[in-house]
Amino acid sequence: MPASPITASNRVAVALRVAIDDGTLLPGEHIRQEQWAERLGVSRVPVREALKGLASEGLLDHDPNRGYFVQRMDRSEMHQVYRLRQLVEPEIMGNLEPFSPAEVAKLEQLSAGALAAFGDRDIPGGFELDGALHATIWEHCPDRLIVREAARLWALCDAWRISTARAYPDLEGFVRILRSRHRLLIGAIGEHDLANAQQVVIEDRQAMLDATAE
Amino acid sequence: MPASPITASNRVAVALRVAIDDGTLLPGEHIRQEQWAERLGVSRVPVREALKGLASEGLLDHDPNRGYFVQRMDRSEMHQVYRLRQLVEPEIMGNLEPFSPAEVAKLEQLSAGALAAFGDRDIPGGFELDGALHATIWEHCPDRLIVREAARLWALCDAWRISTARAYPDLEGFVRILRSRHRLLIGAIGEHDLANAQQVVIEDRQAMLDATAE
DNA sequence: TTATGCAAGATTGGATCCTATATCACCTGC
DNA sequence: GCAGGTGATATAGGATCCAATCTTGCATAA
Repeated sequence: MPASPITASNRVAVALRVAIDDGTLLPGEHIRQEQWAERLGVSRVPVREALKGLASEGLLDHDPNRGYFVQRMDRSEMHQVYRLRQLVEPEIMGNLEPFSPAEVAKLEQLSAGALAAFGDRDIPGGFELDGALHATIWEHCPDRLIVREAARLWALCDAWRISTARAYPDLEGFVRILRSRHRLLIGAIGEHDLANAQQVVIEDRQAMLDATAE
Repeated sequence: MPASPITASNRVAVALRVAIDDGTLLPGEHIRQEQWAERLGVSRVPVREALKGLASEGLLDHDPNRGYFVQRMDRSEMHQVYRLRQLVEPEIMGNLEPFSPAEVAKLEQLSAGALAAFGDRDIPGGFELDGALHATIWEHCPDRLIVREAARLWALCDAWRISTARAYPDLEGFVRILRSRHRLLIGAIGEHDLANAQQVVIEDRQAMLDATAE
């Protein structure tokens, strides 16, 4: 298995993603190329390539001759993203290949990890594991192109989810709800009851649609 | 109105899009950076930026240290794109602001242009105007983020549509059908009958889903 | 005091150059 | 004859340098 070579541009893109998600880079903020090049020990060229890529994914805005800015998402735009997710993600859940018991155990492990992280008030860590849980589920969908699309939409929500979760007064309540949702989802998947799994996802997305409604 | 400055990288991206759509660049083909830089009179840097952007949109594949390749879409992948379009485009049609008579006339003009182009066997020109027709309709949708998404999915189909249309034995039949579909769509839009317009789009997408079914 | 103009500095976009990797032809040995 | 190694060439990735644009701060004038 020839490990796919990691380019500098790639590392920069990952670093920028993390910075956007955890709030190091705030919405609307101007991204200084020189500064990030220096911080990551590369020249500005791979930084610019990474910026171009993230901009094409909708995570950044590009203003020629002025630079790249972290995409600023208002309530209406988040709502639009969740409308798209409500359309796309059920499509995935309806076409999953069966999970082996070992794979289901893996899902439970990711869920437990996410809940534990949230319990420790590690919000980015919690969402990362929650994301990994869903990504693992999606790996069982043969429609790779649709999954890629869903992953892109998911990424557009990450920074927003983390920043709003940080403001939750009642993180325990959130964890309690998340635990029960994970249970339902993983349970349905374990029995390969796709209609049910789909229903769980639809309800979860609907909750976010309500939360982002005007 | 300060005309937004056009960067070299942008011009390269446009040129590559055209080349992919009209078949100058074929699916799977390796894109030589030096060659395109020379052809467009720029250095390789803006070419690489353009390639990175198109790759993020799914139009190209990137293999580190080997280069960028035109995305090769098999039947199943085209089917997935049309499944996504079937989800997203009706969402747009259901939320259009009313069209003025002048705007409807503009749609009719674009439709006539597209049909004329197809009649002249100018396939890329026909699809370009057909795309412009839909883009103009979409401009009346306030959900800009969803529209951007739809446009991206549309672009993924262009090359495939042109290459298959070139192989049509009966282009007149295609034009006849397209004319009647445009009539229905523009008629519904003129009366602001969104449910009907939505239905037309759903049927059109369904036809493509059937055409790309295994 | 506030608006305007201008110059200096900061920052991006693009060109050129260098390095690392991959590709390909050839050669050797089995 | 063919598998595998080896060196030359082509091509991509990255660094450095230059040019164009934008931003900022101050001076001037209404």
